[in-house]
Amino acid sequence: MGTTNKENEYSMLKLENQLCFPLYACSKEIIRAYKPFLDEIDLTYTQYITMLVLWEKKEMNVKTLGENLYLDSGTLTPVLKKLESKGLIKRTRSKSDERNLLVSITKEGEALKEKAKDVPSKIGKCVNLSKKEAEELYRLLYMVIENIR
Amino acid sequence: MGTTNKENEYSMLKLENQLCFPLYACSKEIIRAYKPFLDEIDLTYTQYITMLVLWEKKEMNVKTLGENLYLDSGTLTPVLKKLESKGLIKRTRSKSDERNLLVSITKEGEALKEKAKDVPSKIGKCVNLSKKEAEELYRLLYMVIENIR
DNA sequence: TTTTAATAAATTGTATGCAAATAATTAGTC
DNA sequence: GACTAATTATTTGCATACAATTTATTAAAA
Repeated sequence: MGTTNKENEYSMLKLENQLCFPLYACSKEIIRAYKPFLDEIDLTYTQYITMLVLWEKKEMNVKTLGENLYLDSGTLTPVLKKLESKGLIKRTRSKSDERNLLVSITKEGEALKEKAKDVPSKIGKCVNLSKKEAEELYRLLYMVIENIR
Repeated sequence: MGTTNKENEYSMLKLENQLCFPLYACSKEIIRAYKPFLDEIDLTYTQYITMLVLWEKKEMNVKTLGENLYLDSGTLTPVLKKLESKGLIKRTRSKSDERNLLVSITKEGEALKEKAKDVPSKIGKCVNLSKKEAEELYRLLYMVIENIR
């Protein structure tokens, strides 16, 4: 009752008791799981999620892209230069506002979509959650993201 | 029925439909949430989770530490050198097997535990999940980690 | 309109994170 | 015991990530 001991006082300071750790570990493990599939289409994980957005939206400035991916221009600039050097995207300054860099997908970039088509289902097999579990996980993750921000 | 369209064929290739992305984003956001609290005790996130293990286990070789943290020696070596330069840990080769580097906590490292004591509850407030939700998230994350490995 | 403030990318500096190669040590095999 | 595995860290190279600064451009204010 009125007694506290070191066990209780510090028990939260255990790796296993911190939600952050499985989140961090799980994120890294799932990115590692993507690697063999992404190697086949010569994309890194960051390049892949960038292409995911562009396959859907076709054109976007760096700022909006960063808001979609939760990445800043310091991270995106080198990624986008790399994707451009591979011929998958084009980088052009906006005519109406030269501060904006417009990132748009090329024909080669569009073509890659076909090769990337099966990646999600392959990963789904690795993750191996039921539809219900996946939805619950998805819901909880976005809840945490919302709460933190 | 017999008709397929591009919408369905590629619908999984949307950022919002991939479980990996909220995982990746949530992990980064939660690490970002730690930053102000960890700044107060002058630790980076990686240094912090390393200290978590050492506060509990006192001494450990690099390999075992890496298994606990899901990190390899290429990542850990510079982190451990940094922690040693701060006086929080000691690095010594094992007498019985010189291949092993024993990482052990110092008095200063022990003392830091007191200052780190309240970090988990502060983060808990930011994450703001119910006990039930946190347990469910925890369970699902470890399930994914198990399934992937 | 000149000045100031705000915005968008790029750059710089620091810290990860991982694969692959290397070095040092120990264990196993002949 | 000499030779070959295997094991453990370290190093190297590449790719993020992010804070802070800088540069270029546009918007707003005086």
